[in-house]
Amino acid sequence: MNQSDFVAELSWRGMVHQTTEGLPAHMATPGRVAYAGFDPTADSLTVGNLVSAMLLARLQRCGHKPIVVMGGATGLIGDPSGKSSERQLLDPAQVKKNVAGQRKIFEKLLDFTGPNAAVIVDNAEWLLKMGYIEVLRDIGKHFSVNQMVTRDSVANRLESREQGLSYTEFSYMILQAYDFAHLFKAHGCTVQMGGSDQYGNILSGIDLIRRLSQGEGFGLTAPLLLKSDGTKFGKSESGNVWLSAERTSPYRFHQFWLNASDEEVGKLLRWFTFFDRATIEALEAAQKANPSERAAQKALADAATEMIHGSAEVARAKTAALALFSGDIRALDAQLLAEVTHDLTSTSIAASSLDGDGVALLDFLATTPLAASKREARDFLAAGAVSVNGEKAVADAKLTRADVLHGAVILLRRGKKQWHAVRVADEAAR
RNA sequence: GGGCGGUUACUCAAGCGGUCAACGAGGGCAGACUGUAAAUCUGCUGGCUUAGCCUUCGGAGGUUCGAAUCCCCCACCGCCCA
Repeated sequence: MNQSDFVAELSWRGMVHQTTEGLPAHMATPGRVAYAGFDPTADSLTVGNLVSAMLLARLQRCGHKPIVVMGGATGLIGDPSGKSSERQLLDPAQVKKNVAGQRKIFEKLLDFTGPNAAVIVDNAEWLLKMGYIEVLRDIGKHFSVNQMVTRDSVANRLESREQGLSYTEFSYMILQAYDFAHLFKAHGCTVQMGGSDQYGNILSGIDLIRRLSQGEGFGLTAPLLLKSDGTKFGKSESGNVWLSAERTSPYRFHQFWLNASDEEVGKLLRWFTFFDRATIEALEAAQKANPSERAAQKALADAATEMIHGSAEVARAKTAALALFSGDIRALDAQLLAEVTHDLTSTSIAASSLDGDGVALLDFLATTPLAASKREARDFLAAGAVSVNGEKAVADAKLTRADVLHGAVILLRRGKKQWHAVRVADEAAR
């Protein structure tokens, strides 16, 4: 990749929403330092955060130096941008733990060695040391309240009678601006990147750099990532899609990308893979020519999963999917069965209860997450929504020893994608 | 402080003494069709031992054979006047 084409690279990928003036020329010189901020509100990141993370990763591949700023201090407060209600304040110990968890993910995306080694810093390092009077005197005087209240994020909250805006949140933009100014001085960082909702905060930072250091800062924002139906990206049926295996298994992660719609798969390939333009366009053409093959979705799912979880997990995810969706479950060997069921929710059942007539599926379903109540279980069974080991179950079905696979487990499914493992407890252990 | 209006299931929102487990819309779930999709169509969406029963309509009392619906008190929200 040519070292000078960072902005051009992002442009064809559709990842540029706005840039400040002069940014393309500024980035033409290799070795620039840029940062993006992340809130330590959880011990992991979601695919929503992946947008900013990918900006940093691409930056580094273009010969620049990325800085990850963890909002260890600002996370204690919460950014009002794009939020309609006051944020819960985080406990400092929790923030510390979250910062550590997120660091592990960045280590997969960025190179922390070499001349452009990525750096992770926590704004608690400099913000917590500052005294209140010092902030007011040295930083606050550079901000005009008149200007601050005209910002959309603030104005919306001021108009909303129900929510209001606390002084704490109001001050957030000052702190973020100071982050940029601090990084400019301490790390020679001249560029801040983020989502489009961060543009205002970025401009404040550039302004502060000019006032405090008579220096020049730049900014770049990526478009907000929305699904084609306008809903928020990064949620699946089972909630948020996380980037750590503990929170979202590699199998589910792989499935998330595989289920991308035809309309958005091209965009997702551009944003979240390192494929070049020709490769992506070829995938899109293949997708269009033969939609049911889902070549583009498969390439996307494999590439994204490999990036976050490694190629071994890609193989496992694909094997599991093949077995669950098209394979004969009874034909799986014990090893593969164990892998497939590893991620699923599970319920234990005593082996003895499966003797003779066994246990009524209707009653049992209500004890699993597949059905919230017995009445719901009845509905599902009547609709033919439940299958046992891949075979559709009848309403008065019983679970017996004949259903147990490899002496260990029975696989239940509700609807198309809700799986549940019934683990048969070993009699001898009792 | 005074006057008025409101508080209904995940959300919005009807109901204004029995026919109300509560119209409708959205969302969610399931089925058919499909590509583990979209669109469309159908069903379900308080619980159960399901032709029935039980618990729900801001909270606590009361009137009544019977209340989400009427009365009283309390809490919260909104609008108007001071």
